[in-house]
Amino acid sequence: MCIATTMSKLMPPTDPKPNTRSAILDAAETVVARDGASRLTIDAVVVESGYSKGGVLYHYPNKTALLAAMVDRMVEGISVEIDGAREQAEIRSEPILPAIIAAMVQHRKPNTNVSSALLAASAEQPELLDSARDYIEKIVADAVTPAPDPILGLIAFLAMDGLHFSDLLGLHYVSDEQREAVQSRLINMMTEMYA
Amino acid sequence: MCIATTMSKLMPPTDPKPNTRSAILDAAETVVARDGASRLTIDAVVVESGYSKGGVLYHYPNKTALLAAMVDRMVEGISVEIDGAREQAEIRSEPILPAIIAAMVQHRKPNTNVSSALLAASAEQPELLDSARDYIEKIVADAVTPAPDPILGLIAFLAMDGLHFSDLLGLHYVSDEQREAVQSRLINMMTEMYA
DNA sequence: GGCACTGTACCGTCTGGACGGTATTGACTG
DNA sequence: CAGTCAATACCGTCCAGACGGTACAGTGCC
Repeated sequence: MCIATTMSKLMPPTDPKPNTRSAILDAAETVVARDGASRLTIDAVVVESGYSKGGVLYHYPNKTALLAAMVDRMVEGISVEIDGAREQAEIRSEPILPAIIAAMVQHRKPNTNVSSALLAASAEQPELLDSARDYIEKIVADAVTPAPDPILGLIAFLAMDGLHFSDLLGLHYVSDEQREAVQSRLINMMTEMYA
Repeated sequence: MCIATTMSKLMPPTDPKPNTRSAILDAAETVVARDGASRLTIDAVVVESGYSKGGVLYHYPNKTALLAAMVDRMVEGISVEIDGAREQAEIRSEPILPAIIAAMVQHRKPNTNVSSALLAASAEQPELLDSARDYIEKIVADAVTPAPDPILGLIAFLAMDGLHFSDLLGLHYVSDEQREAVQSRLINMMTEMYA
């Protein structure tokens, strides 16, 4: 089913030195963010990461595997954050949506260009985004649909995505202060929705 | 010969047969939407459009020119719609933001994959998006900032973008009914803002 | 000895784009 | 009004280089 998951299980080194593997993914993200998705070549990753071509291809035997791993890591990173927030909210029997939006805000700070993976995958092999889509669908179904005002919840998600993509494409027409304001406003909106 | 005549002869064919030029752009958009931005090759456009390679390169002497034309057409199409809505609103001394959001909704219907241009340009030459960014910045500055509740206006814009991009990347986690609901809700929100 | 690489050499395909054609039209000239 | 010429709008081929990927011999380290 999901290529990425299958691969990450078939791949040899998941435990011993994840440093190299994630360093390679970091390099790939950097290339995409800096030069554009179509400049994401294996050779570019080799140069950016400082490893040799043999080394890179040792960990990711082909470009598809690399892209899949990028998407995988992105989805995993976000899902850890969001699922954590959701559990916390459930334990404290607090509303879920504000917690999720807050988690999304929190996650973006240290992972600015993680979602270069989205661009790279959509450029080269849109099918690789299946796992990402599945995850978002699940979140929307689980958290947004049962909310008091599902459409407003969806709007909050969409606005977060909009923030995200305007960054991603480098057309950042939103200043830092505006972003902060938008984010806290969205969290407020979600909180008030449950009042 | 007067300068004007000479120029109109030297000018690239903007008037005589725009059909071919826009047909080529259509083909390019189709390729991006169907196969991904990195499959946007001149040859792919040749096949999709039905013209020959020489013919395509006659109208767009290199790939950058093609990409630039795609972005140009996109920005122009949207700006016609939005500026029109803005003028209408001003004439009738109605609020601007609801009109703009409505225009964005309206514009997307027939131009589903126009913004493939965004993906294509960001993949190959992110600088080409400068003109798009400038236009959005202008809109935000002119319409959103002076509104009674700028942040809410921004949220509406961002949500529209989110809708847009989730389509663009093929991760449409929003159903058609949901989209309709979101859109009319956003227009409502903008209308109420001025109340 | 095996894991995690490095380094090099190589191959087939794809891609951008240069280039040289061709058919048609219309304007100017003698 | 025939002849010349230039411009427009294409067509189709060719080539250098980029790219993905293979293969494999070697190295340092646990």
